Amino acid sequence: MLDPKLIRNDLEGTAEKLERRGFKLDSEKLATLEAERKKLQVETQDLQSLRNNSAKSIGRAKASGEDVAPLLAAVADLGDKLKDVELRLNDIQQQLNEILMGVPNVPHASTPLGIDENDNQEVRRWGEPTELGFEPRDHVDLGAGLGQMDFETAVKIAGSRFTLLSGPLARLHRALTQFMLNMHADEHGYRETYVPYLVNSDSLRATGQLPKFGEDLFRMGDDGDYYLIPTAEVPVTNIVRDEIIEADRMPLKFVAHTPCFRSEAGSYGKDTRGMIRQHQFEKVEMVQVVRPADSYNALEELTRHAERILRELVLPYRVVSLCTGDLGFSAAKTYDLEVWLPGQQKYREISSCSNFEDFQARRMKARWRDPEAGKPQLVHTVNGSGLAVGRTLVAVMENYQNVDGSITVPEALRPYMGGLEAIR
RNA sequence: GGAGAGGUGGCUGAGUGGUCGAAAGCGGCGGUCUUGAAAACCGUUGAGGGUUUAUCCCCUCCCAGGGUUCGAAUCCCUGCCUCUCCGCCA
Repeated sequence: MLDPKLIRNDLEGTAEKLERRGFKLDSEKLATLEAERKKLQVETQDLQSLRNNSAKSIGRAKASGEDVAPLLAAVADLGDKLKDVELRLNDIQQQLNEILMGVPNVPHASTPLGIDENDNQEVRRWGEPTELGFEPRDHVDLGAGLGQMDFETAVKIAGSRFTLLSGPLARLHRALTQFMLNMHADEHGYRETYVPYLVNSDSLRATGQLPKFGEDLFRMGDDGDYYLIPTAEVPVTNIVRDEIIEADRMPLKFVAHTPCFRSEAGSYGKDTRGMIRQHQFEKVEMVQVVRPADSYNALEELTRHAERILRELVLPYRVVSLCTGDLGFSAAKTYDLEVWLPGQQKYREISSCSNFEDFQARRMKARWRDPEAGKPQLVHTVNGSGLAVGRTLVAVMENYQNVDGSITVPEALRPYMGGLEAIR
């Protein structure tokens, strides 16, 4: 959420910055509502003050045995007046809040200007696109050839956009998860966490999925206010919701492996082949809760942590800085990691690392005790995939394929595969 | 699922419808004493918001949302959560 103070003090400047990401802020409406809010709030508080004082005098008069009838008469209509103003104030505040909850984050100054993904900037590249020396097959053909990846049966069991893995390929999928978790927990200093896969709407509002993006989520039926998580970011970041963190505990670094569930409404016809875009996929997610001054360093660090996985697996990739127009709703700056897929002859997103600054923290009321400020201050949140497991499996399959259709197991994963050197 | 008890500041825990944002203790912070520390003693110590240059002042918050009342932490209703017993269960 935007700082409401920006609306009062720098409405035009904020509107201009939001325009960079293609968002039109209704400044006129906001200014009108804000003026009305101010007026009604002052009025409400005056009436409340009057009520408090009257009630106290009545109490005192009663205690000393005086006749309170005239005092009661004096405040006879106060209650109705107050209720009326309170209702109007409430209404205005709700309108303001509704608008604010729908406003995306302001892009950071270093986020490149642009309209869509074509304007994203390549920041660096690691490795060269894999040269196999034969016509590469994509993961779907490879998986089918091995008899270990079966979309038809997944359709029977659930529907489209699901995958069934079996045998060594299923184990490779698990090996990737363990490898990533161990790396971040043991070498990068993240605290491993196990979290709920169902969350309530408060949590989704806090990280920014609600109210705007409800159609991307799977919602549970009649049984309470539950949604399947679209990413571990939601349960993990919400650990600090409504908390005030002591300065010496900062930064907090969490890593979690969870399944993720996305309805993929609005992506009909996109990536329908294979396991690139699924309703259910596994992801290892890193989350950092940091001091505001440290958040951009934290973003660089966390991005490197995600890259480390690709390097250890020797998968060629590039890092892309998302432009203002391609930025996610809650992010101020985002690096995407794109891995080379020989089957598509393209770099494809495998991780997304973002700094949300205080956008999520404000919605979440996540604060820390800043010794400088003397008052609790909002934290910054930074997160990123480290990595999307399904897509990493695809990348391993396609980059490590052999001409006979077998797949060499990357060195780093062999300890997790019982020493297996190739999947055939 | 059934029956009962309960949700108060960082924690423990008082609170009769009327200066109660709330006693007391612990913890934290500052100080006195001390070479230093401990102990003891003294002081201080919740969050959010409005107005203001700032101080002051004012408002809201005792799980959440409604209600009763001139006045609610306290009374009533609904929801959520926790605990105990029984049942069921990986």
